[in-house]
Amino acid sequence: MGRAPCCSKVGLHRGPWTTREDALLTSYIKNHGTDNWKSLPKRAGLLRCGKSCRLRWMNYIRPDIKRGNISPEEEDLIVRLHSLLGNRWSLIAGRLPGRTDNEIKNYWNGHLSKKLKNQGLLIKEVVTRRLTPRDHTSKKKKKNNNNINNNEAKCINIENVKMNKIYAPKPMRIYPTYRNYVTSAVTESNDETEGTNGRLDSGDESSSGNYQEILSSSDINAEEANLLDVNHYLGSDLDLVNCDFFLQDHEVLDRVYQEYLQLLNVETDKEN
DNA sequence: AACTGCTACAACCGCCACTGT
DNA sequence: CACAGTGGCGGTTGTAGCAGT
Repeated sequence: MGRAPCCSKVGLHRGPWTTREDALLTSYIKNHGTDNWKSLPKRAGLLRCGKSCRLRWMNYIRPDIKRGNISPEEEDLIVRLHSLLGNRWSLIAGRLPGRTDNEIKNYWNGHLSKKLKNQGLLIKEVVTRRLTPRDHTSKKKKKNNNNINNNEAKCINIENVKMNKIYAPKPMRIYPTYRNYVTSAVTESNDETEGTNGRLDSGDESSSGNYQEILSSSDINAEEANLLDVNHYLGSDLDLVNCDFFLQDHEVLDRVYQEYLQLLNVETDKEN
């Protein structure tokens, strides 16, 4: 791998993890938890950076991880969630117990996108937008054609987007005022919120009671409340203020909400 | 057997949001 | 308010392994 090591990673191990490293990491986390990734490798006796340890743990070592054999039901759910959320792999993974964002991302890029394209179901890759556009000019150009899907996607004219409408909410965080309503509601009813970055536990329906009470006692109007409800269940973090896509098109909102309800039904059926 | 092309996926990178000081 | 540290995310890359020639 020919990249220059970033920041202070000089002298650290890179590349594939050995079984010994896995064992060290597993042993340390079992005994001490994952409270500080930065200092973890040193304390665990690993010559790796914290990021690398975190990635290894989150994607491969964690005991609750399912690997491989993505079922047709899971595949269907991935496709549907992707049509709703775009390339927000962590959110999609959050709806698939035991699956990681990296696995779903790889599965999509290496398998599903091609399959859908062959079936004529995917015309345009969904490109999620960040709050502040990244500067891509410094990125290295790709050398080979392995990622032709991405390159093709960038070249596709918007006029070609006809066969399959893809609703791609902006990957934004909830506007602070609204987030306060939501997080307080979720926290009151369930201590197992995701806990980081103010994001919500996407799958928890038990909190909807308090959540609705807070909404009803607030000055949020029905339209915004409806949208918040979608955000709440999807675990999304749409920006209500800037999300023209929703607020300017009631039909789109209805469709997204209906699709969301269908997703819930799919999951309920699976649980039963 | 040697070479080439392709695929899958583990791992890395840079960026960004959040939090604490 | 500004800044630094940290965790998390999505995009990208390198390589092992396989199939075809």
